[in-house]
Amino acid sequence: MPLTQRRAGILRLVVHEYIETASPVGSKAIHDKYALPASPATIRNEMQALEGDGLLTHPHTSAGRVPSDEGYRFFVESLMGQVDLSGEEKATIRHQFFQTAPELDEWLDLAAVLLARSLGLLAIVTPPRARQLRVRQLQLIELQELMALLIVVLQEARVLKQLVTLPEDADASDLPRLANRMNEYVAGLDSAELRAEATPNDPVEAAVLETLTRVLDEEAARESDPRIEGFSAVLAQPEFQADQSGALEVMSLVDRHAMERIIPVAAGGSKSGVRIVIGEENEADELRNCTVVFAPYRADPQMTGFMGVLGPTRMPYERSVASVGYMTDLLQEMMERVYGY
Amino acid sequence: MPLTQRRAGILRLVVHEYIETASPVGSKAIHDKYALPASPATIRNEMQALEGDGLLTHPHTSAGRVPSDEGYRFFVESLMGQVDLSGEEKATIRHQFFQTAPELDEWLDLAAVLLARSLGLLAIVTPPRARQLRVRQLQLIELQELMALLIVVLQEARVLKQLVTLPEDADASDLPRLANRMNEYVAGLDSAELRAEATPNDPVEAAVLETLTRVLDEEAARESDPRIEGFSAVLAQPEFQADQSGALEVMSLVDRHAMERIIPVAAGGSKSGVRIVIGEENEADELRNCTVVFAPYRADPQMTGFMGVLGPTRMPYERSVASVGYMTDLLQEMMERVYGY
DNA sequence: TGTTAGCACTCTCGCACTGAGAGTGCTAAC
DNA sequence: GTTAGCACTCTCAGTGCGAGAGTGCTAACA
Repeated sequence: MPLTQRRAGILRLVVHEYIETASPVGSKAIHDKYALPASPATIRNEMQALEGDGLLTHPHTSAGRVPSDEGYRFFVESLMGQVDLSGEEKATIRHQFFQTAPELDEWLDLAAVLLARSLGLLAIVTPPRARQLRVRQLQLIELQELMALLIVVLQEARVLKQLVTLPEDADASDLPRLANRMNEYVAGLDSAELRAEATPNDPVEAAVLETLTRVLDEEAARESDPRIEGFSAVLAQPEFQADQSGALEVMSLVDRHAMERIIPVAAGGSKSGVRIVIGEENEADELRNCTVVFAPYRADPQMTGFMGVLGPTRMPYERSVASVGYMTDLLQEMMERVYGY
Repeated sequence: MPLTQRRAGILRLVVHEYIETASPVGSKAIHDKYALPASPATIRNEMQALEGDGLLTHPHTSAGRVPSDEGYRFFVESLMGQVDLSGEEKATIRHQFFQTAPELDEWLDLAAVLLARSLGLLAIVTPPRARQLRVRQLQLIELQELMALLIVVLQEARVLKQLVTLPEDADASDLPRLANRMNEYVAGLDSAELRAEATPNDPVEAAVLETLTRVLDEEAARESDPRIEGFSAVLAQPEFQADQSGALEVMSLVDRHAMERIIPVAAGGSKSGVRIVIGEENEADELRNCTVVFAPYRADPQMTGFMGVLGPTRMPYERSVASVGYMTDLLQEMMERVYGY
């Protein structure tokens, strides 16, 4: 059954109050603080009903109420205002992005730091991953005898490098010409196409080609290396202060870089928009008392990365959603602007 | 005055025992466990003397003894055996290094992970920094109209990239030729020399040169981006479980990437070998209960990086020194082998 | 019928108290 | 110089208690 308006209003107040104070909220507290047109007793009755619906819980008989996972869920679905960052906040963030070197790596770091600092939560930013890495251009540089550095520029302007060991009879002075020759056919191809279509003329070219395809595959398969910020901030949250072993479980999950268990990419991973996973909804049991707010961002249609924040279920939902949302939009905009996707 | 042999032996046992059990060690415990040829009462007398020398302390009257900072210092200076990793351990570590792609970045990650896992401490690895970045070769790639990607290969085979905005009248098809022309004079120069000696022929070259010198300077000045592993392991240490706010201070110090306050590079920063900073000896007051064991490693005479571990003063000194020492040696060897420094 | 006041009841939290246990420090004998 | 004995000190875990907060119920009220 749908909640009456008053009941929903009380739920919202409880959520707000609990997020703010971190301690169970009682009927009197709400009545006094928000000057409701109803006595504590009435509020109590409503709370009891909300508890019956499973939206609130009782830590023990004579404590105030605390939102349950379902309560938070209802809050974010139906009660939460569509909050936006203030113009000033947005401007500050933009400004910082424009001050860094125009590099994806820098932006990812910055995004993680800003999210963590402004929300006091753990921030996670995973770099975008392309399914298909396509070569734009390559370059060969002699390092020492029989060893060259292969530099591969990808379509997305990312740069890979890898050492190539050359065959015994290689002529190092020929490397620039070889690079030119190869550039005539490698552009726009991915590793599978390179393997299928390229027919090397000599052993050196074969060695380079072999390294090239391998480095593309390795990069595509590489465990993406997430930015993580705000360890200490999230540890300072009262729930983690109280429940040390729980905090440890969470930290160790993050520390192991087990991102796939934290950010449920699979569940509708390509839909855009901010998503919220609350408490027990999390795949990882360690996160049973945590909420993850995250959103994908797209570098181009082929490449998706994620950014999000992790904290106790009692987290500032509105600000988190606003921040993560704005940050993904901004990052996408920056990438479009500079790389012209 | 120098300690008698028996007294020193007792100090060593106390340190060992305390490192192992994490609780104050009493005279009886030592006597029983190590079957000393002296009664508990005698050991008590010796301990009292050690306390008089400031090498042990008492948390309170009727508890066992705990080594003081000075006690640990004496231990590492005079009592600690010259421990080495076992052949097997070394082989395992080597093996893992040879399995990764031959890339400095990969090695740094791996070193941090291995240190953290094997010691259960927080591991910090800072990348090597060169005072002078010298260009080996550069490359220009057209990204879109009036925007090119400048790729700079440094002497150490590191690769930098930066976007260049070209002047209005630039002809993109001329970029490869420009790169060739510039490569004839840029090789081996650092940013200062480039500024002094280069005389650009046209606006495009001037723009590229300006970007080139800037990117070199920025990279040289860049806050080096340390690898940090083992947050959760160190939090699980009993001292950090007990003293939450202290743990938080430490974590937040590390989280802020305040490496210069953790690894006292200045204090004899270019001497090689493993160094140990115990408790109050630390520059940062937050680390008053922590010990840092670290060592520099050198990529070439110009470039030094650091790696180390951080934990409670009650840490496994012998294994830490052995691991950090071996890891720096190995990393240097790997770099020599592949980059031929 | 919904709202409110009143009141007994429950549960936590902080505090003081206590007894057991561990370990010391001192003294006197070896 | 070493050791046994013993009183003493301090922590730690457990217990009991009172205060306080907040509930749930009942009965009166609009």
